[in-house]
Amino acid sequence: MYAKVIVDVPARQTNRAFDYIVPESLRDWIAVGSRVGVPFGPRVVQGFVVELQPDTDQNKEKLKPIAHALDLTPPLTPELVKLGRWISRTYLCHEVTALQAMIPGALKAKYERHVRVTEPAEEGAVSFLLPRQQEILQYVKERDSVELESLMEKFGGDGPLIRQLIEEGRLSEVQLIKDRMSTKKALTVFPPDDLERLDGWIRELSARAAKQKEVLEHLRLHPEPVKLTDLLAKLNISASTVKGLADRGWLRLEEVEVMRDPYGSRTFKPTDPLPLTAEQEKVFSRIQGAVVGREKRVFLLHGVTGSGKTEVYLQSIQSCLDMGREAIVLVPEISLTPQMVERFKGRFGERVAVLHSRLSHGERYDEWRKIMRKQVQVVIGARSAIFAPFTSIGLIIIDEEHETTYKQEESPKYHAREVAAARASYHGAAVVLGSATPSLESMYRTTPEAMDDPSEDRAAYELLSMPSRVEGRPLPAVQIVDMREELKQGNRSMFSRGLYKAIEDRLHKKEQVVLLLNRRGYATFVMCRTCGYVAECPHCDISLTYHQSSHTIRCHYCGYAERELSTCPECESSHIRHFGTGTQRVEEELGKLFPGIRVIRMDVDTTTEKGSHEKWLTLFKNRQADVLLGTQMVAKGLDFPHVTLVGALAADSVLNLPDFRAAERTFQLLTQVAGRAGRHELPGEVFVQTYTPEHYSILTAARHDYTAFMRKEMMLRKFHHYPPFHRLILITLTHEQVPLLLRSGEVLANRLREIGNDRNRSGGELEVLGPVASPISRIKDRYRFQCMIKYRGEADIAALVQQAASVLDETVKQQKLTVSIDVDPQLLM
DNA sequence: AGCACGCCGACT
DNA sequence: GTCGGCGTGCTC
Repeated sequence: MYAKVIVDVPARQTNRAFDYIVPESLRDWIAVGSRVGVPFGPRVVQGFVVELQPDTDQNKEKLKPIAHALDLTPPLTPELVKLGRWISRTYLCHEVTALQAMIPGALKAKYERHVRVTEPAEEGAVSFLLPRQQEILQYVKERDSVELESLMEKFGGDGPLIRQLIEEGRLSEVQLIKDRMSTKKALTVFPPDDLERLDGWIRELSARAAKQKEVLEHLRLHPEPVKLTDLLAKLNISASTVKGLADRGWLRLEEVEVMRDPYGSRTFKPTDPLPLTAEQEKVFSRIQGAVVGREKRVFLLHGVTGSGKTEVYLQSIQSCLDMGREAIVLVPEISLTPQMVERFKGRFGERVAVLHSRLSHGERYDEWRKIMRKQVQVVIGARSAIFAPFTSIGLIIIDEEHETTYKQEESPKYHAREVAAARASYHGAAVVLGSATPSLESMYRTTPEAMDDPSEDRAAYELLSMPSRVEGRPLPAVQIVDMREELKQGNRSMFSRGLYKAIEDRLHKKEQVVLLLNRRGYATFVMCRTCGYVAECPHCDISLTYHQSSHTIRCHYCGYAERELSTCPECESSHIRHFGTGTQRVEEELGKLFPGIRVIRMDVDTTTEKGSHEKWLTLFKNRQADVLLGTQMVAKGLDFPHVTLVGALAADSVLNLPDFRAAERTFQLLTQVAGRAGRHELPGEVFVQTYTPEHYSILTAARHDYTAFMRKEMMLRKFHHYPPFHRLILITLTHEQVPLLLRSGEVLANRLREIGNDRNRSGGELEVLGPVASPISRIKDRYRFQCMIKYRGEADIAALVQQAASVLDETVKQQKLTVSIDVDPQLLM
């Protein structure tokens, strides 16, 4: 038997399967999807089996056998192996990178080189050993085998001596492939097999051994294995008590593998399905029909904020589970709040696994294994949960489908929405994309126009909508405030008069306020008023942001920080001022304007600590704060009954970004944040502060008019050849020197244009833009240039582009140029 | 990506 | 005359 193996060497030359012999001894342990250790050149590397075949077309002489199988059961299903290939072709990454992305980080190979003393010491080649070398041999011998690196460290500076020992054959090298993470074990107490004997022992125990007696009596009543820690807590005894019993052989203590359950300490109140509104019912029955009928269909569920999408998801999942099939739910990382988890765990209890980045490596691994072992049927998680190793998927839900977090920014640069469609098509599953503000890409695919569009070769979506909030609650009234007008009236504060009054009013009424400001830190930039100097990051072309709490100015791209400036480094003037407003500044200002106000600030600076996110939200939920102030993380999915006022302090901050999706983002952000107000009995009110009150994204968001926004935006996109009408590929080149970048960029663009001309002659449409400096023109001392490709026609452009990019191969190798290709980019930075 | 093989400068 | 610099090329 032969296996095709993708090796863990992410390079172009090794980006293909290599053939190996499957040794007879490993045949039962190796299947498609297995992780294996294979000899590759002079070393052993990890690899994934992607195919098994009885014969090979390779020269059998040169084939080597697979060295080891790394898992008892393959971590990848054949479907995922196939998906990996599709991802690598579609998003242009090495196949192994795609496969690696599908398994938990805990299984990423860690290569260790160990040495052990060769036995028996070869007598022939005896040379005299230095005392130091004898010491080294002794050290290794005592430990059986020692990691080479730690040996080098221990005998610092004696590297050559160690090398000599290896060369002389006194030490032999062993290569190990280890997992990053091991399983967690817990001491577990087992009662004796013959329970009857317990009674005898209980009588036998002296009166002084009250605690031991208690343990035995407990086991008599509950004769099942119990975790030692649990037993100790329950009976309030010490470990030595149990140890004593174990020593006498009256019970067994063993290490048993346990699952880390991040939610283990919490109990979830079971909930029942809620009655559906007529709108919900209609949508639900359509989804249910598709799930039951095993239609592989993609639904776009457009439901306004507060229309009860989650309940529809829950009931759809229930019908999927009733079919004996599995469900995946994706939510943006930041809306994977305890509230959200609670709703799913409350409905499906133990059948749910939760995957998100805040879990530790080990916790993540354990949740993943629950899926592998079919202990759960529902997974809720962020983007990468789309790779949950289920084998019978019936439904995939992507909530807030317009969110950019579904596009991975690192390789593999996949979009979870497209991966979902690919998996659903394999399983005959339904996909539900839910949003109050669907992306234009998704909306387009519901239109008749898309169905006639030859370049839209992907499946059409079916539109479902829920235009009203549950219980007929109105959407909140939105007031647009022209901040230019405020300035004219002499109001130089960051709060318009209207918003100020409204906050005052809510404080008085003991209602709550959500404030959105899409910028963290204190001030957006630091400038000298005398000479105009602006503090910039020395490594990135971006201005530094003042952080008051730490008295530093920081780069939000590379993390560079320096002490705040008291004088200008250029002209030594002391007229250094902070301009623009960040969340820290707003927090301070609120304290000044409303003495005694309780503000919670949520941004990456206050939520990095594990559990802090949850902590702030709980505080706010318990009404221990009046204002929740934050960046976009306060805009998503939160549901607090006492929030009746929402303020977007600088609605145009996103609008002014150099990105063709800026208007769409603005509309989405405003709609989302406005949706936080008045979700329960109390009506809501929203203030949107802007310097461009006439912009259509702001006007339509204020009217809650998605359709109007979408029509206008579609028109513009069509006119400017942007998605969804054209598709994009972004190629970013980085290097330390601009001239080399410019030259390389030109070479690439010319090559691309040649390809474009060929295509355009044969009826396609392909434009090449650039090279131009990227919007962020330098990061970490590397300059960045980009070329953009806009195209229509069949989607197989990616391979052509990759081919074109190979004109830069020489420069990449010799000059350390980097080339990164992003298919369907979401951010153009 | 590693790692070995292979052809030209500063040392015993 | 050798040790070693890292350029080129391969890994089933």
